[in-house]
Amino acid sequence: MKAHNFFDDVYEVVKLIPEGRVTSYGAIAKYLGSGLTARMVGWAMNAAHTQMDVPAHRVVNSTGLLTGKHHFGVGNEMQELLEKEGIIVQNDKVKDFSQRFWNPVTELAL
DNA sequence: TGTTTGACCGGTC
DNA sequence: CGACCGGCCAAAC
Repeated sequence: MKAHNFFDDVYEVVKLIPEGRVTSYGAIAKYLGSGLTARMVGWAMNAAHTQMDVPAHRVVNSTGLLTGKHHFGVGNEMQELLEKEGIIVQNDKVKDFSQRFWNPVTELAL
């Protein structure tokens, strides 16, 4: 059995993101830390949204910008999902990103 | 097997 | 503020 696949680690963290919260690719990468980089998180998410039930819409880049919204659906599906969870999204960016930011390193480390 | 790319990040110009 | 570069690692071609 393959214990720790790259994607699995990312999936777990993303699934642990509470509603109304978002995190960044770099944060996940830093949390997993062991040889993971922000790009790998994005790569994993690409497979995630296609194959797995991973709330990738809760993952944005360091600026809170919905970088992956184009990958979600044709429309603003990603934004709508976030707003439905109580996250304010304006101009493809998460409103009060600092408040909404859920840092796995901090939250899970405690 | 080597090159290209990818939903990034931080720094620099 | 927009553009570019290096890093970091794995999948796709």
